[in-house]
Amino acid sequence: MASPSMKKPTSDREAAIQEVVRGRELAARLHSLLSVDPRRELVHGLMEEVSQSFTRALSLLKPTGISEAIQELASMEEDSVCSGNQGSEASGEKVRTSPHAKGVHSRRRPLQSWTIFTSTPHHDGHEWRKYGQKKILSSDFPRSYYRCTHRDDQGCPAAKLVQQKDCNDPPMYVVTYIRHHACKKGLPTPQLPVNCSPSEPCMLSFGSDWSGIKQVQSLLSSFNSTGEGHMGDDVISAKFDAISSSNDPPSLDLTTLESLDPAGDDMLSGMSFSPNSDGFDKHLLMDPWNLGGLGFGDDSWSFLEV
DNA sequence: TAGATTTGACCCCG
DNA sequence: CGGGGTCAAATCTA
Repeated sequence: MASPSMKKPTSDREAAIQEVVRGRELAARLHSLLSVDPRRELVHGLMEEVSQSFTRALSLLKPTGISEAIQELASMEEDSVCSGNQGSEASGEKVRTSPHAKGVHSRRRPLQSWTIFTSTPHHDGHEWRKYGQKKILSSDFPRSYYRCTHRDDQGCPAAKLVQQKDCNDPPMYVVTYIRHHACKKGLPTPQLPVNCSPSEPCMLSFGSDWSGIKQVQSLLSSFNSTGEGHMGDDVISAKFDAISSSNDPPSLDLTTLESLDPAGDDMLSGMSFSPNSDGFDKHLLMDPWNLGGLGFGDDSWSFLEV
């Protein structure tokens, strides 16, 4: 990750982390509030607090500390994981025999994948069919394997992996999407996690081939050129397909981001991009408060996980 | 009864 | 050699 020389003073970093943690707690409260009472005036104060909290955190961490903070947050979340909660696989295992060799196909995650951190891993506009669950050594929670319901009838190759990361209310999940949908049914999938929550920032993580970053870059460019406030699924897919062949790490044009923000500087204050050579910094931190004008939905996309 | 989920077995890859 | 990803029979559910 970031080198030691990039670190900010510990006090600043701790303060920033506390702010982010507080922001997340407020966001969780807001989320539960919104689920029972959608009146805006009721939650407006909370929303403002969340926004300010994250903005303060980002300003403390910029320009080099965001990745470190996220990593630290992740480790804090690991620490807060409830002990003894092992999901459903810990008890009563049945013995069954299988006469044939199985699990022969693609064994390792393909490059065309991206990861999100969300409290609602099951509602992304597509129909999924669970085909497996595994206890993962490095996690206290089992990992669930899903593929598109239309895999058989339409040959849709899309799949996703869902893994719970904590016991919070609501619990957060790491969702890794693999490959694009080829099916026609259902709502547009978040080929990019464009459905950021208005109450939480979202962080995107991508495969090692930079294709995900290219998606974002291209996506933002398309916004910039069209001036439209809504991203169509076909636009996203087309853009991705057009750029996915290149292997060159892209650069994120911050002037593009800036021009996207009708309010001026808030967008840049809410976004950070760290194209370092190591994997951890290949992600994009977005503040949905400031991205809301771009037509992001109101799902519960949240922090990135690597 | 059809479709979805559960779960142990299997096997490739690092 | 072990972990992770997948398969498919058994089971569940609407």
